[in-house]
Amino acid sequence: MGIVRKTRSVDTILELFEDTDHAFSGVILIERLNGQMNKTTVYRILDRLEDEGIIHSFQDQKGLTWYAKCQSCASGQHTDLHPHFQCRSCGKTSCLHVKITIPLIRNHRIEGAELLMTGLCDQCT
Amino acid sequence: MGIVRKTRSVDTILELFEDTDHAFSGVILIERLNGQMNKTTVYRILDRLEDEGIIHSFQDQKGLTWYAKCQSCASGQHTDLHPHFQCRSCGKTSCLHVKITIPLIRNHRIEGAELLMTGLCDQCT
DNA sequence: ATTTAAATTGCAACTAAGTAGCAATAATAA
DNA sequence: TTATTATTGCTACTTAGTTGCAATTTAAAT
Repeated sequence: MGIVRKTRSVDTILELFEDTDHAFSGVILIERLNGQMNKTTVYRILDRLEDEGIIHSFQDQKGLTWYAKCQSCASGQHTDLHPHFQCRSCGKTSCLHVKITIPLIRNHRIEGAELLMTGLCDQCT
Repeated sequence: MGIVRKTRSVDTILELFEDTDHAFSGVILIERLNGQMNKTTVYRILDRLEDEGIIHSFQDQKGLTWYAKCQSCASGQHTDLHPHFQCRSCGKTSCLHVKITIPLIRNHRIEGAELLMTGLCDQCT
């Protein structure tokens, strides 16, 4: 169970993520793939790709889910190692290629962390 | 416009946040205040308290909104200066009293940041 | 090739968090 | 006390995301 077959739909979605640190929200993808693919299919493919470590997801400040294929991450190692950025003006959201330091917290076993940075992108400043 | 009156409902909600860094999700609050207060009222009071800087909100990895009144934050200065923690086992969510370093990103004007750390709390390790 | 098994897709209906309109009520100001 | 303004409850709505199921496509096994 769980092998992602390279169907037409999967390829179409994967192409969007190729060679970019740009993130896409589920809503944006559904809109962009409207007519080509059902929204259920979009979410299911995203789930599968994430399960296999090909893409990763995170939440923005509105609670929307975003998906990206970080170029600097080794395959299957997308798990929360880098921060994300969202422009408050144009909404553009992407992976950032910087290392972040996660503080140690006593009496806590920290397993993951997700840092969302917000502000203005280069286009919007 | 915008002055939060200290009504019975507002007091009830504020009491939950007093003297604790514990966070509450909207869902949890609605459940806990069931019978005392309508869910619309809960959300509206939370909004108003946040507008006035008395509490602050953040999202978890499921996209749920959490609210807290961080004890170490000056009034009105709750904006994303500290990280939050969520236990994957018991769900307990709270503010962490540590400073985090937000990296500078060239060509970006960073205005805010939200760090959610996940793992196991002291009770669940 | 043909059959068989398993994964994928579309569709419609659903779930759940959060929001909006509006009338009724409660709180403050005049 | 009256007038004004904010708050609340209720119902209905919006929207992101999910589920069940039948139909279809893909790949594997004869």
